[in-house]
Amino acid sequence: MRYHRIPDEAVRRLPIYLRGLLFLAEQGRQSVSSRDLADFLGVNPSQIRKDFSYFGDFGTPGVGYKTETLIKQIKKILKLDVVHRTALVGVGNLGSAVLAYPGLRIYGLDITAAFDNNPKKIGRRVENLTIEDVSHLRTLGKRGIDLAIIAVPADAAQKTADGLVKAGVKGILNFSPCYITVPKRVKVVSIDIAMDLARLPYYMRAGQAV
Amino acid sequence: MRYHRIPDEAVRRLPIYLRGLLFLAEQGRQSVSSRDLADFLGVNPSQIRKDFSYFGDFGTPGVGYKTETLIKQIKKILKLDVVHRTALVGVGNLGSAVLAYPGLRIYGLDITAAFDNNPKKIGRRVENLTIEDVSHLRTLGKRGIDLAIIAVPADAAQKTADGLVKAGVKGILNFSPCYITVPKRVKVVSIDIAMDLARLPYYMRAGQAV
DNA sequence: GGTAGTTTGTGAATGTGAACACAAGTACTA
DNA sequence: TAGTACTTGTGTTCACATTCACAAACTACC
Repeated sequence: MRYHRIPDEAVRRLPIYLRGLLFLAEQGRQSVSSRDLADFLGVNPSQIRKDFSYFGDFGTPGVGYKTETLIKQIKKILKLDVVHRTALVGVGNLGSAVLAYPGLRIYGLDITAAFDNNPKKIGRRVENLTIEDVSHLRTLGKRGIDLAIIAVPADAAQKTADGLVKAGVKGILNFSPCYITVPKRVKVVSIDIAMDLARLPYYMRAGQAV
Repeated sequence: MRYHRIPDEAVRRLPIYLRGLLFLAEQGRQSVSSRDLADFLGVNPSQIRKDFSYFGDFGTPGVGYKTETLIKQIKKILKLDVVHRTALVGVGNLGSAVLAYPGLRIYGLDITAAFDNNPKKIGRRVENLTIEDVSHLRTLGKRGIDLAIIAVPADAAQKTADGLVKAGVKGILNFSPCYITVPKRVKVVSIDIAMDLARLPYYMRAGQAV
């Protein structure tokens, strides 16, 4: 393994590899070759090998990768081997869906606080959490929560982000359909399902021609 | 405007530009320069100009782009100017959130059918729709529905996709955390929120060093 | 009409990522 | 030990995407 700058794209793909490996491990696979994983995920084998090689020499020529070991390695790289206490802001439809989503635990995300600004919701219990008033965001730091999910309407997103940053949050997953500004030290990943949906009709036309 | 193959990345960005333009239009902006939009979205102005140039000459040197006109042009390119009848399969937490999401209408997506396999849910009404049995998927073709959203558990995703393809659906938005296989003529866009969440801890570490 | 100040559209240069192809390493058999 | 069949890790090549930089086009104002 030589030194290489790690491409963003490689990091983006690691969770996908991890998802595939977890599935294959559950199927009882002791070892996986780059070819196996590539076929399963619909990607190129050499890309998988190269991506892994940025982080270390995990495989054995002639054999492949030990499934469990590789899973541990990737989790460690992605810092998913420690549980991250996470806050959810906005317990509407989307927020509730996120709360109920079983996939998060697998990736070390543990939602331990939920906030809303609707007085009717505050105090209610959902999924073993009591919904708190958004004005209590500043308590996050003391509670060891450094990650947050924003699931509030677009017009409240920036204000929410500001509050989270003040509370010492280091990473934000933004579900609101807007661009939010934060200090460089804070990492934001945005998801707007409409952005992906809006691409479909374009490709569908292309599909007809084939 | 010369002929150019249109890069995938440009298509991927168009909805983002559209979102920004819709916001600026609402603020009363009659015209926007590539610089304005770039600042608002946090991207590079020349990239915006180049992306637009693949589809036509929409701007006026010295002035910029007429907001409303540009919005119409992008909607037309993305085929969002006609309403797409869309089916939702799986009315769990995530499916319900999608149903309630106001953003879809803006992009020409109209959910006109909802399916589930849970007998307790079938027949119930949500957001002006009656939940139907998944075994009725084959009626989609007759009803002019060519787009579908999969929001079922991972183990049922492939079977659902197969049913949708048989029913003549041309585009699928897949929320299930797995890879699904479909004929080439059908376009699939997959969203797995865990994939994005799983990247955050990695970047957070990097952020600390800054 | 001329001049100053913008902003577009785009060729060229740069940067980044994906795919190929193969030497080197491993397992297994005989 | 030699030979066959695999599979990794990676240098190299190729393809794609982003950014730069500037001529041409437009506005506004005198």
